[in-house]
Amino acid sequence: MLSGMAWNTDETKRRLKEAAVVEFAAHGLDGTTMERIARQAGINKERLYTYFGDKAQLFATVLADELNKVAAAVPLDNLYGPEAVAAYAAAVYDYHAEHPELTRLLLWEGLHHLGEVPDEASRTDYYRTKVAAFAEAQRANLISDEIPAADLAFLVLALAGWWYAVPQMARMMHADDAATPDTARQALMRAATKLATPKA
Amino acid sequence: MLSGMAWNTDETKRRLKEAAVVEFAAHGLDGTTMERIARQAGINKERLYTYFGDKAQLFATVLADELNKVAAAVPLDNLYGPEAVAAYAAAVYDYHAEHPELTRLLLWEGLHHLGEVPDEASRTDYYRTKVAAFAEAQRANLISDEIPAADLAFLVLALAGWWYAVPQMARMMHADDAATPDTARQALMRAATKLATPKA
DNA sequence: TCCAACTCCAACGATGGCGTTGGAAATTAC
DNA sequence: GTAATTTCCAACGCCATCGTTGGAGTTGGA
Repeated sequence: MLSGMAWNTDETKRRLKEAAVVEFAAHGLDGTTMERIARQAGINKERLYTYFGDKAQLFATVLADELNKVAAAVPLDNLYGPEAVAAYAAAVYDYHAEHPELTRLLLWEGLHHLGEVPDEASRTDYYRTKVAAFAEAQRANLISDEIPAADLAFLVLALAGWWYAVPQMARMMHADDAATPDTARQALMRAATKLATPKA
Repeated sequence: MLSGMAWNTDETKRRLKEAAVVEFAAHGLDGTTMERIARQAGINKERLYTYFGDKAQLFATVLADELNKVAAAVPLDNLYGPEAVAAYAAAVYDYHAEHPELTRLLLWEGLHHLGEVPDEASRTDYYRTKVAAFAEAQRANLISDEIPAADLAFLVLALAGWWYAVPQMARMMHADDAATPDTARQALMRAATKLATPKA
């Protein structure tokens, strides 16, 4: 900080977390160094420890923040039909396109924690509301009930998330033909629609 | 080695690679130590460097090996219809269930290499044969052509792979209800069938 | 003006892991 | 039997990173 400036704890924390998201998403828990996070934020490393605890705790904090953001940004109101499912899938896809950190953080986490995960209870609640929305739409005969609601919701997220999970595979499978994010998005929406459409 | 035993280079290499698969799959490139691989194999660390180069090269070697195995174990002959697509998805799912290392290695790799990937050319070939099989079935009107072949093949793999990519999500979404690998498999097959079934 | 509390940071100790080396044990060639 | 070659390993140098500490700068209240 420059001399003469007032302390600004919140801003310091925000800058540290911002830098932490970038570093953790890029390099994972093990590949990230506390020193790099601090340097990128222009703050001393020691602040990380006093504010957030050790590296694992910082990772958990950062991921929880990002999950809250996506929960707020991509609501799932009412699934009036297969098109709404497709729209939801596309919204998830778009959010990840604009915030590629989230998927990567989730994947790093999934690879690390074989058993329980931090904040498991509240996160379970969150996912269950999504599942409940699918179940409701199934009961109302608005979407197909061939696949159990939990599985259907999960697989819709799979369609949206797989592009970011294994980008190397996406690239190689679409080798020569024009593979823009836009055609991917279209394919995703068609697929989601098909999954949710009741059998004729 | 015990005294009196003959040298057995190939066996040494095999044991090292076997241990490397386990360690890399569990902890990733950064989380794995060469010393632990060697200890688990009961071989000296130095052998890793003379046989396989540095840690990154060892990782690439090990992943290439596993990809060859899955390519041999899960063929994709002819997609005579939507049921064949479902069967293929299930075969991929089953293979991963028995060899959970492969998905994890792929995910670690995807997170590390943002650009090119080792062995990119031959792997592209491999994926393209899969895509070609889907394209062929589409031309013969055996499966739906609403979704481009490359995307369809990719999304079928998404359905099969997502369970292993984000197991924490799978667990949380299926919180109370009985979520056995078997019900997941059924949901997966139904979903794959729906994706591949032509519009009525 | 002085003091207590808070915010910050440069520097440090300790540890752990990468990749190497010098040499011992086993094998092969002659 | 001996020299050359190959397989193996214990021990090492080196460097990066974790998490801490002692102290300096800043603020607000009495």
